[in-house]
Amino acid sequence: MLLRAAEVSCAENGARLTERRRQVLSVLMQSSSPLSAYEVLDLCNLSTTSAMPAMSVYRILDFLEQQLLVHRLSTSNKYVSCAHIACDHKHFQATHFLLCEGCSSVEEVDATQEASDALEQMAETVGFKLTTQQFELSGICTTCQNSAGRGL
Amino acid sequence: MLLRAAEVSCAENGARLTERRRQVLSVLMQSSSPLSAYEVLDLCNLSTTSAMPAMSVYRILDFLEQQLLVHRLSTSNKYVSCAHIACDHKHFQATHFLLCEGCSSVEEVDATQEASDALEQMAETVGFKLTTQQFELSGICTTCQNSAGRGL
DNA sequence: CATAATATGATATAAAGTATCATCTATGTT
DNA sequence: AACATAGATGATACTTTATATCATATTATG
Ligand SMILES: [Zn+2]
Ligand SMILES: [Zn+2]
Ligand SMILES: [Zn+2]
Ligand SMILES: [Zn+2]
Repeated sequence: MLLRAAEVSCAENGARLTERRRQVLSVLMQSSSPLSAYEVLDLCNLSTTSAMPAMSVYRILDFLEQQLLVHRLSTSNKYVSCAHIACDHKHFQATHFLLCEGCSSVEEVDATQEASDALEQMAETVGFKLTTQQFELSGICTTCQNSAGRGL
Repeated sequence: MLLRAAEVSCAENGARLTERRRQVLSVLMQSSSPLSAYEVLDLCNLSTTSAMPAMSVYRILDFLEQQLLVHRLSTSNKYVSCAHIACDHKHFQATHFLLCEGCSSVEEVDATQEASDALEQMAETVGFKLTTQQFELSGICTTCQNSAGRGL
């Protein structure tokens, strides 16, 4: 199970996946689209009796982000669970996110060498040396392309 | 003068560059780094006697953005004046922004064909069809690279 | 158990952004 | 000039988002 894998992943870093953290991560994993901190909060408070304060959500999201269990989308200030919690995938190279304008779904993809090179090159021409790159690209996913094509 | 060019540019779209709008644009043009809406507000209210309400700043920033006189950086929720107000440059292709982590300066550059192609290709492999692309790339500008190298 | 380190709760406050309606100003018409 | 209209700004209130701070609880460790 995904949560179990996340727990192991945390343990490897000497961190704990507590109940609250598990709850937040779970909410994100069950969402098909990115969620804001307050959206996460509301969803958490649907399921539990003891209401979680906003402060906790922010803290926990920071924690989960550090553990690479969730990613933060800076263009929208929202969070998504990592697509590679269960698998052995590591975030070696840059990670990009494809955001569907139709259904708000997100796809996490690794940067291709070509894309990284081309961007590095582009920056180079004005003397910039790139450090981090994480792109959030807007577009239309396969599903939405098909539905649109059939007039749905 | 830049403001004059901006005025002409507005007029071509049947819009007016009013005093308030000129004030906001002027603040952004004088800044070497991107400014948040409230930073713009504060700077505006330094120079004038009649305080501008926050609402106006948001409205005016929206207006200036539509006129392509300023650009909004979605990763930081800040604004920069367009680098091409005076020249005849048009925003034909995608525009990217290089953000220096050292001095917070911004460089507005046109997308290269190679970069656009590589990203499009990358998205293609998972069935995504990209729509807009405006990237905000972090890095180190020439000036900061040099100062760092000399231990300054 | 005692202690320290982590994690969470609770409360208050700050910052950012929006809604709404009133007022003013430019522009064009009679 | 008087009027009507659209566009722009002022003013106020409010919502949403995010942070600061200190108290309490939980967990690990000797
Ligand atoms: Zn990931
Ligand atoms: Zn879709
Ligand atoms: Zn521009
Ligand atoms: Zn620099």
